[in-house]
Amino acid sequence: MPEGHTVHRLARTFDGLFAGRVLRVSSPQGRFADGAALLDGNVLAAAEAWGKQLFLGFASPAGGPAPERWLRVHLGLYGAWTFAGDGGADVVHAIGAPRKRVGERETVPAEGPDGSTSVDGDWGPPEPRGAVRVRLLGAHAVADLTGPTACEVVTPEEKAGVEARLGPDPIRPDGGRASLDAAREAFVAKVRRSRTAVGQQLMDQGVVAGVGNIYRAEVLFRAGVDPLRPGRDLADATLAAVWDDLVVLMRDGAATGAIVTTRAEHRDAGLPDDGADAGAPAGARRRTRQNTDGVPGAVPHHEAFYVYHRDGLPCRVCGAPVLTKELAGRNLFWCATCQT
DNA sequence: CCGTAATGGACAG
DNA sequence: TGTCCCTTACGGT
Repeated sequence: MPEGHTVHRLARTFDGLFAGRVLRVSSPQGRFADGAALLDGNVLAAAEAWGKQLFLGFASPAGGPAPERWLRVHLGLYGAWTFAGDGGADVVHAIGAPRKRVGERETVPAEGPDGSTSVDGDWGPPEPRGAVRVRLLGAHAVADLTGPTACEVVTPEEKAGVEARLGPDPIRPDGGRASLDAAREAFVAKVRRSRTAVGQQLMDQGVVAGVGNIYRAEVLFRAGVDPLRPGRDLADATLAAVWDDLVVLMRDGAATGAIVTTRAEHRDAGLPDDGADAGAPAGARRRTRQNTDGVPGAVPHHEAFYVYHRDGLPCRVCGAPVLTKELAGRNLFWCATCQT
C-alpha cells in the first residue's frame, strides 16, 4: 500500500536485482498470461517511477538496450511486490538481512518446502503465494506481484502518454519537469487555478504525483492549512512551501522506506505502545503499516504522524481533538485549531 | 468463520 | 457522487 516513495524504492530494487538480466516472466494466477508471454525471455533494461506508477522497460536480448516494451504497474490500495533471492553477493543490497521490506511485504531469503535455505548453486524460487499476477524470475532472485490495480504491457508512446497526464513528482530530481523550480511553479499554478479543496487536489495525481492519504494529511498539517480551503484562496507562497515540504518529506520516505512527518519535539516519548492502551479512542490503537517495525532507532509508527489515523486523539501541538471526515471517498484527518 | 478496512483509481451518470 | 475492481490481514464472533 504505497505512496510515491515506495514506488521509487521499488524501481531501485528492480534495478539492483534484475537490470541487464534476462528474465522469465509468467503469470501464476493466469490473469496476465498474454502480457507475460510478450515479455518472457527479454532483458530488464530500465526501472522507473513517476508518482505511483512503476515502469519496467524490456528489451530483446538480441536488440539494443532501448526498451521496446514497458510493463506498467500501479499497486493501488493493496497491491504488493514480494521478493526472494538466493542471497548472493549481487543481490545482497536489495534483499538485505535480516528484515527488509519493500512495498508492503517482507523480503525473505528463499526457503525450500522444508524451510531449508538455498543449496549452493542450486537456488530455486519459492512457490508463488496467493494470487500472483506476475512473476519475474532471474538467476538469483524472484519478484511476485499481487493485487495491482493496473498491470499492462505498453509501448514507449503509451508510456509517454501516461506520464503526460501526471503532475510533477517531488521525488524525481527534476520534479518531472524542466527543473525542480519549474515543477514547483506548475504545482502552485495548478492548485490555484481551481476552487476545489486543496486537500482533494493533493490526492489528484495530475496535480502532484505520488501523494497519497498520509502525505496529504501530514503536509497540510505542517503547513497549517485547512484541507477544505479552496485552492484558489491560498497564497502562492503557502503552496510553494507545501511543495518544498513534500520534496523533503517524500525524499526522506524514499530514502528510509517509512513516512515520518513528526518533529522530535512533538513526539511523546515514553508513552505506552499500541498494545498497552486498550480502551483508548479508536485512533489510538489503529495500526498503520510501516516498514520500520523492529528497526533500531526508527520512529515507531504511533509517533510518526501528526494527524493521520489520529482522529479523536489530542493534537500533538495544541491538544485539540484531531478530526476526521470523508472527502471524495477517502478519510481526511486534520486539526481544526492548527489548520486554518 | 466472517466482516471490514487499507497509504487508489477508473468509469458511469 | 456513486459503483466497481484488485487482495490481504486483522479483529471480533
